[in-house]
Order: sequence, then C-alpha cells, then structure tokens
Amino acid sequence: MIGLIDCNSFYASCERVFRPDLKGRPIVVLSNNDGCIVAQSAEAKRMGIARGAPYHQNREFLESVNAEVFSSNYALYQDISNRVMDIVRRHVPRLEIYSIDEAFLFFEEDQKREGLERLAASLRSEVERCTGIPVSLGLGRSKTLAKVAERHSKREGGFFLLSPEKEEEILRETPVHSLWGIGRRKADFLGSRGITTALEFRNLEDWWVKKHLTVVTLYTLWELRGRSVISAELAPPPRKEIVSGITARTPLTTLSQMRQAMARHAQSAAAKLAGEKAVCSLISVSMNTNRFKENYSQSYKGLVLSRPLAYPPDIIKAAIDAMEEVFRPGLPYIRTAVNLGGLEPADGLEGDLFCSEEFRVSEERKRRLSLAQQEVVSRFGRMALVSGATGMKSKADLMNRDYLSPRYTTCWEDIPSCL
DNA sequence: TCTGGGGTCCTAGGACCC
DNA sequence: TCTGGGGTCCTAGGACCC
Repeated sequence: MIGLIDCNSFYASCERVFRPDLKGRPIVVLSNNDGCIVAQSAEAKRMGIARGAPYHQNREFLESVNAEVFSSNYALYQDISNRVMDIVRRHVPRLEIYSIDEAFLFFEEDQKREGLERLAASLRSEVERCTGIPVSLGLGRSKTLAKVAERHSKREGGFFLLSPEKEEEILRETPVHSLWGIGRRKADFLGSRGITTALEFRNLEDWWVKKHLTVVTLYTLWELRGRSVISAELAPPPRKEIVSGITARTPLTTLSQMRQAMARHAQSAAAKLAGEKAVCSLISVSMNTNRFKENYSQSYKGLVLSRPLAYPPDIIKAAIDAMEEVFRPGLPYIRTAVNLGGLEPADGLEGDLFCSEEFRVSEERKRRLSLAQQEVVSRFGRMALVSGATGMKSKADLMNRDYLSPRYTTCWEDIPSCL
C-alpha cells in the first residue's frame, strides 16, 4: 500500500499556527509580488475563492468577508514543512517528499488494515500536536490511487483507505480533471469525447490513450488499475535545472537595468548551484513583456558553454552576454529570468588534460574564492557578499510583499515574545 | 495601477552524421 | 519522372504539478 499525506491548506495553516485569533476566519496567501492567490483556508475555499485568481480582482470581496491576507513567507513554510516531514519519517521511514506539503509513504505489502488505521491515527495526531498543522492521509495500491484516496479523505474526516473492492465506486464519483496528471487541456479533450469520470477514463483502451494523449497519461491509466508504475524516489533525484526569475513592477527598458536584473538572477542561480554542489553547462536568459497586454513579445537566448561553469562571476558574465545578444531597447520587459541547465555534480568533473598551467591555477583560485564566498554568506546572510553588477539589490528588495508575516521560527528578531 | 515562480517530462522538428 | 533511411542530439513549446 502507498499513502499520500497532505497538509491541509498548508500555507494558510502555517500562518494560523502563530495567529490563533484567526481560527475560523478566511485566510488567503498571495504569490510573490502579491499578484495571485496561491493558497486559501477551508473557509476561503468555501466562499468560492479560486487558487490562481489575481488578487486585485478579489481584494474588495476579501475585505467584505473580513479575510486575512498574507504575502508568501517561504522561510516560515519551509521550516514548518521540515518539522512535519521529520515527524512523519519517524513513523514511516520509507517516505518520498513530493512537495512542500505532501509526501508519499510506502508500507509493507502484508500490513493489516487495522495496523494501518492505527498508524494513520497516531501519525496525524502527533503532527498536529507538535506543529499545529492538520494533515490528511489517503492510501491506495498506487501513487495515483493514493492521491484519489487522499482527496476522498477530506470527506471522511481526514483518513481514507481505498481498498481494491472500493475502487470502482470511488472512481465513479471522481471527476477526471481531478486526477493527478490530468490537467485542463487533457480533461477538455477527454470531455469532448464524453469521458468525465475517473472510472470512464480507467475503462479506456491503452492504444487509444497512447495515440491521443501521451505516454505519461498511459501511466496514469495503469496506476488507476492498481499497477504501480510511477516509481518511488526515496532519495531526492539530482536537480536538472535551476531557474531564477521575477516579474518586475515597472518595466525594464534600458540595457543597464537589464544587466543588473540578469546579474541578480545569475547570482541567485549560482548560489543554488553551489548548494547542489553542481556545475552547469547550459545557460539561457529570457525577457518577456506583459503577457496580458497587446504586442506581447519574448526574447530568449540559450548558450551551450564550452566548459562547465560554477564560479558565480563567470555565470553572471555568461548571462549578461547572452542577454545582450537578444535585448531589444525600448521594449517594456517585465519578466526576466536566468535558467541554468545541464547540471552535473562538481566533483565528478574531469580535468582538462591539455589545459595550461596558468588556466589550472586560475580555476583553483576561483574554486577557493567560491568556497570563501559561501562561508561569508552562510555566516552573515545572503546579501553580505554580492557582485557589484547586481546593483547591490536582491530579489527580495524588489518584490512587493505588503502583507508579510514574521519569520517566527527562523529569525531571532522575529521569535514570538509575550513581553 | 495590479494578473507568480520553480520545477519535470514529453513531443515535434531541424540539423547532422553515416 | 525519380531525390534513402535510420540514428542521435538539440531546441522550442506544450502540458502538468504544487
């Protein structure tokens, strides 16, 4: 049996942990820049507030129902997530952390129903007691069925074990668009062929799904039939790319503004790369104008690097060079991003047999400088040592976060106090 | 005025090679 | 008149997830 544990309305629940006065009140959490609604408490969901809706279109309604609004506080959410996952791991050692608020749990084949129910009950109560976060748990024969079970558990008080005998009944009442891996486009396509429930989808023939949809959708079909084909990733797989980007409040139109923006993204991406102990061999930059306005335009440039890079100033220079090739002065760019690809472990790198002694010395110097920079940053904070090319501003400085809650658990100044 | 960000995987099509 | 075929690699774009 495979379980899926999910933190209920995670971001909203995190905000409520330190604000018990918000019990019973609708809460919404906004995306970066306070742009969209990305999480809602159960109360807000019941009022019909949709995930992904632009905040500015819902502001009046939210005020009218006395909703509490928060900017995203990822430092807080990630820390609480770590605490939740530590507790879950103590009960079920074989777990795969799937996202900030979800994990798959893998149980022995022969585990009895009563044992699973007992385990689920103690797991759920301990997580809530120790962290303040309510969680729900669903179990099924595959990851996809565990997702279905978890969704159904919301109606069953937070736990549901989807046994094979119950699958047909539950899949009949599960809309096909709510399945894991079936998004809007695929649901629309299936709907146009008269397929609206998970059961109708499960009864399709393999060749038809492969022909009209993708092989991934075929895996979803097999999983619904109880064949577990989406594998368990008990250790996090190495990352394949790193993206750093932001949507600016006011358009960037000059080359010097764009150089600084790209330097900031490149620096932040390079820091993540160092955290992964990896090097990159592809770098690309993209610049987009407002996609909701006329004359939407995007500029993109990818570079295949002649040798892998890890040294932040090298990455910053490559990003700026790529940007300058496609930058069009005067266009009102608002979205800018740097993407590092072709990631490989830094220690697996082979030296160049034919490189000069001078080159070897300079590479060694860069390596030691990078280590020193990481040391400074880890001790004095991310902005303690930055490239001058960034204009000495961080991404966070440029973001709009009007409703940010304190970093209660990760910052000395923000620790709650009753004095 | 305001409409996110960071990931993964798949597919189609072009370039290139033998 | 007729203009191979199969493999690989890369890129761009689409779809999906949270």
